[in-house]
Amino acid sequence: MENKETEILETAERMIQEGGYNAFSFREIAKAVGIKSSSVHYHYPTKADLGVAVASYYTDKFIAHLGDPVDLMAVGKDPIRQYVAAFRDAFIKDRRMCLCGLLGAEVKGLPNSVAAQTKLFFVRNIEWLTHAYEQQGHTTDARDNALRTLSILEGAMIVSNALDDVDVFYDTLKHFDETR
Amino acid sequence: MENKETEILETAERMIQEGGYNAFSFREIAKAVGIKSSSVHYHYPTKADLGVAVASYYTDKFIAHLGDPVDLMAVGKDPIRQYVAAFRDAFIKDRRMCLCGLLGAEVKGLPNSVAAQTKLFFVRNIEWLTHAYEQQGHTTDARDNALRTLSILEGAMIVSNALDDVDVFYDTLKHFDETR
DNA sequence: GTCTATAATTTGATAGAC
DNA sequence: GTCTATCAAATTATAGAC
Repeated sequence: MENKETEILETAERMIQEGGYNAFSFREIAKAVGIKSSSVHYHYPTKADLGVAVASYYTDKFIAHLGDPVDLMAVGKDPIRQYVAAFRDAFIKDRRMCLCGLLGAEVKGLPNSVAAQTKLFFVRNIEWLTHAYEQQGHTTDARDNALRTLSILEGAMIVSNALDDVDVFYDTLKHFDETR
Repeated sequence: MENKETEILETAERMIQEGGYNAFSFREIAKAVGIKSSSVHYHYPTKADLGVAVASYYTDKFIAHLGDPVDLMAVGKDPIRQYVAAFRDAFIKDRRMCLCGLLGAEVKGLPNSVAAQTKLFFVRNIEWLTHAYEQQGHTTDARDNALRTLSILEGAMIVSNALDDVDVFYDTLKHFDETR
């Protein structure tokens, strides 16, 4: 991995994806990346600082990976299918939940700064999806479609995760793409 | 409230709904119900025991409140709309998340017994919804519709909760009922 | 940047009196 | 059933040496 800071972020990311904000500690992260907890504090002074950094890191990475919906259409790709594929690949291949889905569920128990950063993930994703639906000709119902697509994805990951059955994810999302 | 055991369950329920499994402690619950933490341990020896009890309590309460879909249809009610209303009322009126939605998201970080009980919530809800869709004439796609309805509800609560905007919940679910 | 050492607090849990 | 008292472990965080 590139550097210690990124290693810390990605370790914390995985831990949050498995058990939420309270499922990572400075000591556990330190052990995983091979340093001491005080050194983790050097990079991220408080737990809230690290939480904000992880949420921001995850959001930027996710949006960047999607690309621009206009560009996708220009090369003949359906941006909504690409969007569904982004969550599907992370969930099916790596069994990764949406980091901000977990944080968003427990937002009332989070430090304000982490809650605000979590909110930003959803604002940016709804913008992206709304733009994509607009590009596909939806004028009045673009945002409602965006909300539904985002919600069904977040929900499908939770239900499939709880049942420990990835087929549930496929079955829930199959109306987006009948081929598998 | 009826008795101490129920008070403990409902206190833990609220705490989990706000921040997940790691967001409640025996001491906090004890303080809330006016006893000492050792007395909470008397009722529920371990944290996993209490977690299982809360998940079971919540699931039974939720399913019982729904009633039987066949009975609902018999009195002219749409069981799917009733199902949506059950989550909507808890979320809008009391700002309550689905307890098992939170637990389901962090299932990898839960004790096995709590994870198993969480899974049961989803099994029973999918059964209920599938049965309801079958009653409405869906033969081959009843289960897929059940999964989609459950997922969109769980997802809509998370997105709306993260954005701290209940209108998002209404907008996401409005295709189930145009009137508000 | 990383370390040792440590502080202050919280946590899940138990023993035993009443 | 509830209490006091206590424990061992884990947590977030800081001070200061290298």
